[in-house]
Amino acid sequence: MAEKIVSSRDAILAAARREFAARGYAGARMEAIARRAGINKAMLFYYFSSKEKLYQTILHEVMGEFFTQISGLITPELTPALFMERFPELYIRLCADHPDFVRIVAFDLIHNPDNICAVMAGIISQMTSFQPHPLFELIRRWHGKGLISESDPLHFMMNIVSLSIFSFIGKPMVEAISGIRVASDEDFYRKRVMSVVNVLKRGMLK
Amino acid sequence: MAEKIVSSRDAILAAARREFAARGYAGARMEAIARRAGINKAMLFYYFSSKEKLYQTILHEVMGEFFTQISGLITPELTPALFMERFPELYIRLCADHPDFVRIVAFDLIHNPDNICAVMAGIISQMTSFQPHPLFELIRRWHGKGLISESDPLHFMMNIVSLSIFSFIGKPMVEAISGIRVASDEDFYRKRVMSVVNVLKRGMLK
DNA sequence: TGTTATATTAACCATATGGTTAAACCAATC
DNA sequence: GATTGGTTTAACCATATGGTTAATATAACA
Repeated sequence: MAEKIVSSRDAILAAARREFAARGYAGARMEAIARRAGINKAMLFYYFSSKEKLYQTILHEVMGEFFTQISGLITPELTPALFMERFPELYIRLCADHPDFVRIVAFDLIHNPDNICAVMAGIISQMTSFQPHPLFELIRRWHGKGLISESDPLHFMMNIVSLSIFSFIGKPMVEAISGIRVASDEDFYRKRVMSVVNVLKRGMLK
Repeated sequence: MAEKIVSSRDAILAAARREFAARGYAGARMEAIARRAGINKAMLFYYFSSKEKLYQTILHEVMGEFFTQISGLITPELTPALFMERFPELYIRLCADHPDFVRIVAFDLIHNPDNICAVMAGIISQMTSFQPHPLFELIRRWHGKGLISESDPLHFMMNIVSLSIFSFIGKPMVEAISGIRVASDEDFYRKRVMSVVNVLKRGMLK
């Protein structure tokens, strides 16, 4: 088993990500993380000096991964139609493949927005391809050219992100309300992407 | 101050709602709730026998309020256009007016979906006007008549709920990414409703 | 006024939890 | 083989926390 050669540090990070995702920051137990990682609890404090530090490390890791992926979408020749196709596709796939990420980010977004927004801003400022200005300038230009109906780039973006991210969080809720259970997750996400892209293009493309 | 005559029980419920919303279940402290309510900690256990019980009581209260409001929308003569106007309007207003509700529900949705979904199902089954079937049957009929483009009622509903609820959770995130800060919340939510209704009607109405 | 049922509190308790320490282990290097 | 520097652990520690208890206050009522 070549997999067993992972460093303790990496084992801790993986275990911590799962634990924080499953129970939230306050609910996560350092001992549980250690157990999951198969090492002594003191190791957590050896590599990361505190629970808070460990959490922030993971938050950075998680957010970095997300933004790196998404920044790949943004090129000068991007059209609104392409953006509305590719963003939901990438985002929904990303969330489905990394459920831990979503849970961690969503929790902080709800209970500690200041911190996570600062982290986001920090990561964004380090990436040349995804500065705040380029994307939102681009959206403004699209509207200027009469390509999209929504004039406010903030609301334009919120519509896209809403439909993409909530596919994940809201699934159990709408299932419970409707009484409809999806057969396979794979199928559900494929259909979700189609529905979202459809609404977005019909709804905001001129 | 006539307000001071609130019963201890009610004071506890109000304080607990705020505390659970602010810190999540695991992060909430019984002593903090007691302090906020201005009473002795033992009172919490006198009226509600445990933290878990107190939490479940609040969850029911919160969800009941939500579903009662929303069920008011659903009448036999409801048209898809009206639904797409009124649902976001009501939902976004409800979330803006009761931020605690959203935080509590969202947290459980992420970390403990089974429990909250059971609660939802329980509440729904007690309400004649908002049974699982009526609404979703109605949506199916709308599509049968060629009034809406989305054939799957689950995705139809998810699109509407996504856009409505995420207006609230995602606001700080999109603000951080865009660098755009909204002037007044009141203004933001008004604009948000308009944008959401617009996308929905253009995107899903035939 | 005495009795009773409900409300309320200060003082406790057992346990869980984040964090520390000092000693041991182990691989590499001299 | 001794030294050194990073790694790992068992045993601790102080404190926070959910929950309990026994005694007291209060209001209703007979």
